[in-house]
Amino acid sequence: MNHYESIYNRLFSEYGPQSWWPADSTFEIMVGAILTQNTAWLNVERALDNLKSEQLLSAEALLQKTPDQLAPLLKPSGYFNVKAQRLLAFVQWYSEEGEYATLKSLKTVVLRKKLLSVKGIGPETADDILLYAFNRKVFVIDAYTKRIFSRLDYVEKTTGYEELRECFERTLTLHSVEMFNEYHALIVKHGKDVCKTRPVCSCCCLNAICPKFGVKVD
DNA sequence: ACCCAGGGTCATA
DNA sequence: TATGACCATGGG
Repeated sequence: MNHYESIYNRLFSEYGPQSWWPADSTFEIMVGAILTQNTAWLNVERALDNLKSEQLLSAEALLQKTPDQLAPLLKPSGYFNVKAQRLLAFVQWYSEEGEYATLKSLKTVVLRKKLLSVKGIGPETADDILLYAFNRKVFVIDAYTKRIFSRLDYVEKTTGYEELRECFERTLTLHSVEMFNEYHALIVKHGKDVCKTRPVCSCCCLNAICPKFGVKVD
């Protein structure tokens, strides 16, 4: 058992299954992935509720709106002007590509490249969509993941997104897409659950000794 | 009052 | 390629 599997097992035994992504539809997953960029999930839920109450959780409905009409609804999720444009840019692309039915037949590498070509969709958002909306076996790297694995000295602090993603995917290659799904969700859960103390917490993802993992870092 | 959240783009060097 | 500025609300 390697470090990557070991951390997964500890997280899973600590928190159990997370059943991600929290949403009622695949389209809502994709919208949520954009809205949650550098934003607390609670605020994203408020924006999603606004969209739901206006019946706007479909490509067709969103395409009837302008950024100025959308922005007020996205207000609670922050960066509302930016996100209104990003959401519309994504939806226009999504619609042009034939939505889910057409996109699902593309190979993962091709679909990933297409997602990244949309303005406002970066590596993490693309991988959220690939893993949680299209059930592709890609590993999502977020700030928590980098923090935990660099502070445990499993990777260099300067390790970039793609490089770290390949570390996970190479190491966990025999595991399932369900495991990738669960793993990222558990990392986020751990971040929410433990890393609340300001300015720094005493768990493994920041410094000192983690009460959960019992591993000395830094 | 300060820090940060389930990031990404753009300008600058 | 690598930083820095910028986007902005709401909770701890």
